[in-house]
Amino acid sequence: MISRVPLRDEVYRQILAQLQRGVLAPGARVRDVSLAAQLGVSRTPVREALLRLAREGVLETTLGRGFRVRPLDSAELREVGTILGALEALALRLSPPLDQPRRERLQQLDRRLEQTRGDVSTCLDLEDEWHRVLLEACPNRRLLELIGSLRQIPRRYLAAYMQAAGRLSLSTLPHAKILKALAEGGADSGAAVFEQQWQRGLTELESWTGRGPAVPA
Amino acid sequence: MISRVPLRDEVYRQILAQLQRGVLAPGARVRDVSLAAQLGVSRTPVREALLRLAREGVLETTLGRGFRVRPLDSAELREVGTILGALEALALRLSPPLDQPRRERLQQLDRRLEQTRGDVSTCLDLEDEWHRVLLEACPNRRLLELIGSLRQIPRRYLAAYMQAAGRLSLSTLPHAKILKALAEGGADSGAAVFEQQWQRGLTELESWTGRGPAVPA
DNA sequence: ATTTTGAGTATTGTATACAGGATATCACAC
DNA sequence: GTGTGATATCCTGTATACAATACTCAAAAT
Repeated sequence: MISRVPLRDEVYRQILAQLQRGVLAPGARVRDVSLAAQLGVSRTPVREALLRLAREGVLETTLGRGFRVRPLDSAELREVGTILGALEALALRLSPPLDQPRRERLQQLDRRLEQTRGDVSTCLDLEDEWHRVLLEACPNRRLLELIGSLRQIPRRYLAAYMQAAGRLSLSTLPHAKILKALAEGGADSGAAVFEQQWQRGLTELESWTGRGPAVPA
Repeated sequence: MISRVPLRDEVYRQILAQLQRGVLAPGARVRDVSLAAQLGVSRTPVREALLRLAREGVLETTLGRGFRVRPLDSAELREVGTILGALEALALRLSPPLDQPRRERLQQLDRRLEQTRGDVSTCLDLEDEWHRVLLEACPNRRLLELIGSLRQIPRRYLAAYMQAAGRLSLSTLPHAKILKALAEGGADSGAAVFEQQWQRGLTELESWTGRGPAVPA
């Protein structure tokens, strides 16, 4: 099966990777022409990718002033985090019970997460993967897609937090709590704990950023 | 204050209006060049608007084959409806108590809804507006935005349902139930009833479409 | 010294051009 | 009549071009 993919999608992935690696820092201006040159394509697919990222909330755009990486703003994090907490809890409630193979994959991911030190990007990839595996059996594809696109937002905040606060790894404790609740209380109980862990995480990040923008302009 | 708006946004609104009026029927192919001619702009902003609609799920796109209006598929309706039920319930829980002026605006909308007969588009506009007013006090702007973009999906199904099944108006009974629960039981109770009404509505539409695609290809 | 202003440059938003692939048409074979 | 293949047209995806707006920075004015 040969796969062809629109250039705009490939460009989207590349830009997203740069954002996640921090090459494009919050607040930085994003010029389509330089990205196009760097990626060796024309401005058109680049702009299509940028418009998509803007709609997803990672970039912001002002008419005539192009794109910039949206500055971190703890209010935004709380807004998106609240939404994600509800949606991921919903996905969990809609999922069939966690079977043994998937449980083992989750535990395997947690082990790798515990061994990773100092590599922010890898940590976040593992964290994303953990969530993906936990929810992948949910039959509501549309919901999973929505969750996937929203998760980009907290990811940026976590990255900034880990780098700035010198945290070298992510705790796997929330994961364990969720799995425990799932095993003992079923989907509803797991979903409740899931949402609760989201709130806890939000509070932790907010206590770090304090009030106002996490990264001053 | 003179307001300038990107062409792509204006084009987006125009195309959406055509979709809502049924000028662009489900399954129909959408050619950017003819839309561009019709609107008197170039293909570029039209394509930007179409890509956005595709990401929002109203259109679908295959590489090299352009855009088409996504055929109605009752599975999609259930997926999006479940998400919207959860999100609108969440928005309600996050909102301050409904004050009297807003309650009156809602009742006013319901009266207009009851008087409207046979004009599907007006009915749906009023229904959208009712939801918007109910939730507008929710402080989570991001959530409201997401709800707004998702609501386009069920709107298409409602339109098809009303036209095909010869329903001339929408019932305001669900609205009344929600307001009653809100008044008597507070936000949580209202949210629960909200979600329940969503499920009821989904079931009603599904019993009409039966299994499988609502509109055969 | 600070603010204003204006020419020049850079960059955006939109329009147009181009190339390759997809669809349609029609002739011909079976 | 149905199926197959060549060819011609159309359309999409991408690249490039253009015009208008926003930024830069230095010189003038307050």
